[in-house]
Amino acid sequence: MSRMLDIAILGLLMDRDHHGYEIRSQLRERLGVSANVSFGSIYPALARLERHGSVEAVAPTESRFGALSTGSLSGERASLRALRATSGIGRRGRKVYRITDRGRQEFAELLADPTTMDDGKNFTMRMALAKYLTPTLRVALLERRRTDLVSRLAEVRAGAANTELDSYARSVMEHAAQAVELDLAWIDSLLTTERSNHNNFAQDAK
Amino acid sequence: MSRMLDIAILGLLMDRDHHGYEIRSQLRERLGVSANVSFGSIYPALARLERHGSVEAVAPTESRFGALSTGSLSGERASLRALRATSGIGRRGRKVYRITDRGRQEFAELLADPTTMDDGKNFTMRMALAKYLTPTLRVALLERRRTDLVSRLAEVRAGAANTELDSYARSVMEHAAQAVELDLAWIDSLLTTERSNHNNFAQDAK
DNA sequence: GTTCGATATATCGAATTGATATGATGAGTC
DNA sequence: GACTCATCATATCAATTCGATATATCGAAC
Repeated sequence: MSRMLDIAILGLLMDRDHHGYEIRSQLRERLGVSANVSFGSIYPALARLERHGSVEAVAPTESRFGALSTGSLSGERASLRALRATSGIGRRGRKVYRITDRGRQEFAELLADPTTMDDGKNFTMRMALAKYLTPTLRVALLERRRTDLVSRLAEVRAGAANTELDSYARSVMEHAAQAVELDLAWIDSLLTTERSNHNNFAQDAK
Repeated sequence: MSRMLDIAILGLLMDRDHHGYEIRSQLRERLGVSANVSFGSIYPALARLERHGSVEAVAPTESRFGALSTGSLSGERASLRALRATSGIGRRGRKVYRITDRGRQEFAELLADPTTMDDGKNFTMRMALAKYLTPTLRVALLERRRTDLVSRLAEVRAGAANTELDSYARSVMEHAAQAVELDLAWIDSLLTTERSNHNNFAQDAK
């Protein structure tokens, strides 16, 4: 598989530690994913990454659950909680993960790998993590995306011009064309920025 | 599951017969799906629908493969082909499907069912098939989508204003905001059209 | 004539989904 | 203080979808 979720999780953990529930909201709020990624994807992915040694669970120090900070709980409840925390049976509460050195290395390789195809969602995730790419790889990523968008634009424009379609289907294709045009303008502005940065650097180096 | 692929396939077959390979391109060209749907989804979905009695395979009359139209083939090759066609072993070529009455009924129910959530891709498919919905259901679909987009817009605008994000992640969120704004404008124009049609109809009915 | 890209079905393991179960916490409210 | 209720949080399941791969035909180009 393309392992885009692995890249996204590792990318989020590059910044700071996270627990599973939080990763879902971060995907939306920081990586621009518009659909909710299922917990049925996230928890198995974290388990997979932990087995692989790319992430490790850390003690939930600032957890709201396992903290046992003040003596506000009854003795009975506290001991029950301690038992659960120790035994691991029925344990609930945050499980915070940290990226390992191995995870950091794996992240760099996965993010840079151009063979994992980039549909819209994947490209968005990658671009939101682009600060971890070299300028060259960033430009390559943008140009690959640009090529895809140009051919998709031709396709949706043909659809919008297809008189066999009813007005709803045609409206969908017209809107798709506008959306692709917006995407293309964005890519082009990013490419311009990359190239001007590159020129600045070249000038500085002189 | 949400069975969006089933809806899409049945919707395409409402218009005319299709074979599996063709359905993939039609999803892009007529229903506005921007990613290629895997054949590993399409062929099992067709088999499922056939088992369920919603579609049926028709003789590949105009197939390029099984046609046997002119005598341009050598006797040996023709007999080999006939053998394959009869035995079903190693048979290749188009397998064209037609929607059944049962399929038509199922399609109407699935398309109208509001419990199947509408992320971007699903909404696009449904909207491209909106001519099969009643005006009331069309407006309900558009309003549900509008609600989702409004809350998503707030989320991405917050992301774009988040100074903790690096310039790439922030650019992603800014572009996401623009994309949602474009989507919203589209939805609103469709709603306006629906309502003016409704008014026209009400006037006509007077 | 033979190589190559497009057409076409099929199948597999792995990943993802949507639903559901279970429980903790915090904020009201009576 | 006891009560509801929304939110937080992990976990698991069958069904679905993906990405890769295998196989084979056709048309065109060389």
